[in-house]
Amino acid sequence: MSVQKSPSATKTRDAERSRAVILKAASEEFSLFGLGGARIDRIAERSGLNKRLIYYYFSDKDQLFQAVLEAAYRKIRESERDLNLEALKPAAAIRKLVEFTWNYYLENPDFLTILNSANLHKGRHIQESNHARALNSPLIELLGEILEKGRISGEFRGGIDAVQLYISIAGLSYFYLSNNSTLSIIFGKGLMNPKAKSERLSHMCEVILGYVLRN
Amino acid sequence: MSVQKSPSATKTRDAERSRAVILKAASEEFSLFGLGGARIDRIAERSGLNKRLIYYYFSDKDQLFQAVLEAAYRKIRESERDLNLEALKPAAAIRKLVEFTWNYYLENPDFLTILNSANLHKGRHIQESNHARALNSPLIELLGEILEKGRISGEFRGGIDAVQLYISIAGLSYFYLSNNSTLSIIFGKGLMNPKAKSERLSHMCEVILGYVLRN
Amino acid sequence: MSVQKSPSATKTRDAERSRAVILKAASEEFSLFGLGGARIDRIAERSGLNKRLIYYYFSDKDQLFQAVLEAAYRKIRESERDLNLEALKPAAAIRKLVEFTWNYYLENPDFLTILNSANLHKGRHIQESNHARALNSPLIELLGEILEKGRISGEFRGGIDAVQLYISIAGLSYFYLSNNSTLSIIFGKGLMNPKAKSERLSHMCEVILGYVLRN
Amino acid sequence: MSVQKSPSATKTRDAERSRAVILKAASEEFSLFGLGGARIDRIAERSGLNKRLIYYYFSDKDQLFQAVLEAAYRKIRESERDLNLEALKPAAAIRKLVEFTWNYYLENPDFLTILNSANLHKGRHIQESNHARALNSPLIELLGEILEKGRISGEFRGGIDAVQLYISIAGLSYFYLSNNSTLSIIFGKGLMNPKAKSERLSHMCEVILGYVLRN
DNA sequence: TATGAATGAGAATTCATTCAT
DNA sequence: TATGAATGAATTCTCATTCAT
Repeated sequence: MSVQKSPSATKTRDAERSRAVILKAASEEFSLFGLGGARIDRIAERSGLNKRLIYYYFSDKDQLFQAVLEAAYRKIRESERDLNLEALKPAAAIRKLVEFTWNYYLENPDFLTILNSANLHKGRHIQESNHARALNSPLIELLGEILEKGRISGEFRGGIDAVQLYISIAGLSYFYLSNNSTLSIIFGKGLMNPKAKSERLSHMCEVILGYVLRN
Repeated sequence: MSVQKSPSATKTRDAERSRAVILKAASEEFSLFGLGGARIDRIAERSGLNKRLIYYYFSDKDQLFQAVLEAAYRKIRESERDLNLEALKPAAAIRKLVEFTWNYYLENPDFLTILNSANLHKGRHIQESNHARALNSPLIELLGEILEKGRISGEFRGGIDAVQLYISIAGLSYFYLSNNSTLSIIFGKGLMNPKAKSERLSHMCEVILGYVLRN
Repeated sequence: MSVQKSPSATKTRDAERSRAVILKAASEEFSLFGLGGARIDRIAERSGLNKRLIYYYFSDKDQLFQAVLEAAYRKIRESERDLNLEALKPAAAIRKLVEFTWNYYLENPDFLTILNSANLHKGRHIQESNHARALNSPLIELLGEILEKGRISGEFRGGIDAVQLYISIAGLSYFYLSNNSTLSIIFGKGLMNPKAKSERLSHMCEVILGYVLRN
Repeated sequence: MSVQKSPSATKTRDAERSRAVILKAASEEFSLFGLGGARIDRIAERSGLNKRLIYYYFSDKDQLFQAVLEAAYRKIRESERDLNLEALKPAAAIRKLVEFTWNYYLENPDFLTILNSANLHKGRHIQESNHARALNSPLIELLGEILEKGRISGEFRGGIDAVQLYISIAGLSYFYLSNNSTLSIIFGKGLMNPKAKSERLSHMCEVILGYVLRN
């Protein structure tokens, strides 16, 4: 067993690393400037690789954006899968989902801006994706089960739609974080300092639990 | 002798009309393509005016965007001012605010995308605005009073922060509408058909009222 | 004799003042940026008058430049006429001419850059001027007489051409002043401080007098 | 197997050739129209290369001008270095310097107009040059030695400053050539025909030698 | 005489993309 | 797989000039 990899293996691994490096650089760039404002030249610089290579791997700017978008979805879906909400009691599960959403957005700010760009373009990039199904959250079904379990136990009110709730949980975090710079200016106070963030999380938990809990 | 307009008034009115026409065209363009994707040429076409005139009145693309942003804020603030929430009972006032927010976003989709662009650029354009104060919502103070009135009457729970609630109400509509194209694809169902919209509005009212009402 | 001017007189005088103001502003602008770099807008600003008025009086940029050029020549020719060299002894007259040239260029730096621009354009503006004859220096003839007087008296060497000498006297000052910014950098010392200027003037007098004087 | 060029050498040489071709075209354009009047489009045409390439190599118009200016200085300095004045007797050396200056300006008319443009912009481009030191003439020191040698031998007068003399020699040629189009018009005679040029050179030699020689 | 509004032609610069190796 | 050179089509912005009053 030699430590020396076969040439082809090396090549392959380099290729994969290059792809990954480009994808990361592109994610940052798209996140900072949007699809229209992103520059292939800067992505090349950021990645330390040649601009031509970006075209070699991703064909053009739109397909690069699509790849970035898919990777972003894949990543959050993986995190969601790791949540293990099924092990928790209904109320605890809901709370954990709110906290997770908030923390994930906080730790992955690129995700928000990339979603924004994707929406600015009417979801064209998702639609053209071959992996579109994979983008659906594994949580929707699970959330439905949790709501049902809570309803049966009498804790939760009935008639709650899982998709609506999922969107609401996301929206409460999303709007605050995605728009924090203008909101901070308009309200004249920093929305991103630790105290403000902790208050926001408490508020959101109260809103969501205040809604799902029977009283 | 017509009542029409004095020559000087005409002149002034023409300039103002040109400014307004450009602003409207720019708002559409920025809304459709974002700041980075918007094209001055297209704004000129859209407005039916000479490209040069855009620079004559707005100096450059960024200042044009700033003007569009200011106008967008001014418009929603005016609508908010016309709401007359103070005349309503607390719960009705809250419900009306939720409905207003939803409807305003629905009827002014430009507002959402322009806000997104402003945030992509870290609020730079708002910060540089001379009218930044005017952007603050007149509703925040009023909302505080409504919450207090509801608390005293025993209807509402205590300890609700007006800014947090305002952001939450906005966020519930905003996320749904701003991201509707990707959400529709991911969830595999149209979020913008009449039934879906009416369901969303009901859900949001339940969430917010479920939260503020004592039980 | 009323202090009140007739309306037409007022108008005329205002018109003349406007023309003069524009001419001065244009002279500064052309001097600072050259013909190609000068901006009609800035000339309007500088003059405090409307841009349209510039066209009203001067038709276009080139004719404005021509007017500036003519005015510049007219001015130096007037100063030359005031010199009264004929009253001096030959050597003193030559020295005074050197000093006058130096001081005029020093006090009218616009003159140099405007001449440069005129030459960049191959003298086209002078050629098209109706007052081209007026541009010829009244000194050339006088300088010839001075040289002749000096030669006869034995002071001066013979065979000196007045035009050549005139050009040489101008050139010694012109090059130093017109190129002072690059020369200062290249030689690493300020050419425009009082000591440097006084040294230059001495040197030039020595060169010219060293040449014309028999020994 | 040809001695020709290795692939890498070819590449490099192409890039260098492109740079050189652009530089030459730019020099002509700047010379003809000044910095403000020069057009990047025309430089591209002149060079037969793509306009984009100009930006690829030189970033912008100002840096292109700076490169042209540096090249112009480098070229004249090289010619000066080849003069070998140190081999001549003092008076012959001075005469040769006058002749060289005259001929160099005659054969490189671009040099004069480019210097003019550089000065119009207050030497900004030289100041920002990294090679500013290299622009200093190697002749200044040598000229000082020549003057000293002549003084010791009794041929030359004492107290002559090398920088002043260098500037004077340059100025005598520069003014005549740089301003020849307006001077020709004003004096009503061609300054650039062979006879006029030969007379000018004689005159300048007489002026300079008449000054440096003891009598 | 004076001026604010408007414009077409152009100018610098940018950008995604391809070539050649 | 990797890269420096090259390009055509935009894109923002500028400028001299004219219109209308």
